[in-house]
Amino acid sequence: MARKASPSSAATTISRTVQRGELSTLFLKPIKPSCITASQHEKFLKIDCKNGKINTTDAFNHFDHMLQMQPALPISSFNLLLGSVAKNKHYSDVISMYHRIFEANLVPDFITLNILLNSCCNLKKVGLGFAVLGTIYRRGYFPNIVTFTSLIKGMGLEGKISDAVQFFKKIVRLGCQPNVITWGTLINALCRSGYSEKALELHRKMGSGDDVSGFKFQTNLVCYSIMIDGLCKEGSVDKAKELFLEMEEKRVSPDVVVYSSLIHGLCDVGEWEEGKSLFIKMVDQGIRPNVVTFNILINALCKEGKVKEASGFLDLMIQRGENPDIFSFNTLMDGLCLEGKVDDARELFVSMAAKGQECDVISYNVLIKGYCNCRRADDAMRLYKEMVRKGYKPTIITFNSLLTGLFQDGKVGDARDCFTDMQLHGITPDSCTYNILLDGFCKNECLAEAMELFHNLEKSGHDLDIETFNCVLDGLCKAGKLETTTELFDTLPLKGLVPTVVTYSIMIHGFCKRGQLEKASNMFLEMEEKGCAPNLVTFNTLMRGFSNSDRATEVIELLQKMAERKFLPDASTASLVIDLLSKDERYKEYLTLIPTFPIQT
DNA sequence: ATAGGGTTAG
Repeated sequence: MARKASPSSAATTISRTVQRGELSTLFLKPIKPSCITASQHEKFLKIDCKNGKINTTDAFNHFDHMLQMQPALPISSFNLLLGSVAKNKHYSDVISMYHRIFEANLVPDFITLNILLNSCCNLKKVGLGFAVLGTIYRRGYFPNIVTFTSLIKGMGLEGKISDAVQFFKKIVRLGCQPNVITWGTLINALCRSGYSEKALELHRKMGSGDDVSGFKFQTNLVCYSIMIDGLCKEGSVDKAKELFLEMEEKRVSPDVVVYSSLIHGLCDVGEWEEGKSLFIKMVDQGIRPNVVTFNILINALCKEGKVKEASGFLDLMIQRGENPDIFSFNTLMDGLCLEGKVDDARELFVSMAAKGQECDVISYNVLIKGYCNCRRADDAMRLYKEMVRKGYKPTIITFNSLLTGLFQDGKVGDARDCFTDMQLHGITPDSCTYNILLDGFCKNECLAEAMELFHNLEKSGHDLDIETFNCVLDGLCKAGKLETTTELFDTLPLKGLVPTVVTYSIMIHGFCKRGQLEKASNMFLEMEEKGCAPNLVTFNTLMRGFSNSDRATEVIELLQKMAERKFLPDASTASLVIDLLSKDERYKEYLTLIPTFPIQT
């Protein structure tokens, strides 16, 4: 990458750029394709591509030049480059490079096509993947197990699980033997779609020689790690632990990935102590925790509200020679934001650059949400403008956070602008966005605007979920339009929607507000009949309704019911009881009837 | 030269 020295005036620019981690961009941009020598290509392909990390600008510069070279380079050189771009997960770049190879009249070979097919599948475009399979046959090639494994992965990513399983069974008839990687891909597809138990079942069958037996491979470490992770993510940590023991029996030694997955699973179900002892066990067994392991621990601590301990782990990892990465910083920043220390988070954000760590969209999203939660929507907007100025592409999460924050601060006009801006950025609103808008309009005295949006959504055939209806029902209730609310509520079954505890609580609140306590009570009974369990909010709402009408008997009855169901009263329950008692001397006689929480068992 | 596993944001 040697280049003639820039004029000295550029020195400060360079040092600033170095700080921002953009050194490679600075040096690469001025290089015209014609400046790249054959030996530079050779080095790039044989060393940089093989080692993995290459940057996109770099790759495209070489690619552009390689296309123009005369005599043409062999296709295998392009395969090296494309393979490396694919390894860096820049799958759409692979596809556009393929098209340009094609246009340049170079002939892709079987490997090129396999890389292309794999990229299509990773982009969740299995249809395109099959089109490439067609090309493979047309060109007289035969797909191999790599081809088929990629297709299975694609089907898994698209959520087409039964297709993936069916396809796996067909591979033999198509002239290929699945191997352990194909098997791993299949069970990973199952696990990622919430069928970890099914994956486990297949695993057992394979061990006992049933219908999936007869393969010439054995489950290995990676397959175990896939299942352990999948089971953990479904909350079946006990089954994951069984598999972990099974590995020991089968003499498959767990590695850092298996340990990290299990530690993650334990932390997620609150078994923090067990997670910690597993961490100690892995260190004892000489398995080095890596950056991912530390990130999992840091995240667990942050979510527990122990940010101080979490940053302790950050220091520990640095001490052990593991470099914190973008995950570590983003996680810690989020932890700080959860504690309301958004200024500290911002400070950490600023310090990242000095530590040579470039931030990403998620860093911005974390901070923007942090500001919004502190009701500092202005600061959030400032940060948003900064990210756009610096060339980071905001995501739907950015906009959903901003919208939430703006509405919370009552800045309806800014929220409208933000929504427009979102569409200008080419981002399609999702159901979350619509719920934020509906809720935001309702809570800021713009019911008409909310209803207009709602009706437009219905007309344009959007699949509205129960949460959307909850926003609208709540808005209508709070605006006193109880009749419209009831009518809308009654249409839910026709739309195939099942009211949730939130829906019922909204309705109960609406009836209580109007003093229609019998209707509120009936709604309470109805939800119980339909198998929807009331929660603390439901109880508080209904009790508040009765209390406002001085109907202490019903309040006490509900308190008893709450106690029977082992609900612990919260501040709202307590203030309700106090209000009731302070209203009238008569109510004091009820005092003995009020259950003492928590009820002894 | 191409295929499988663990971490962050609503």
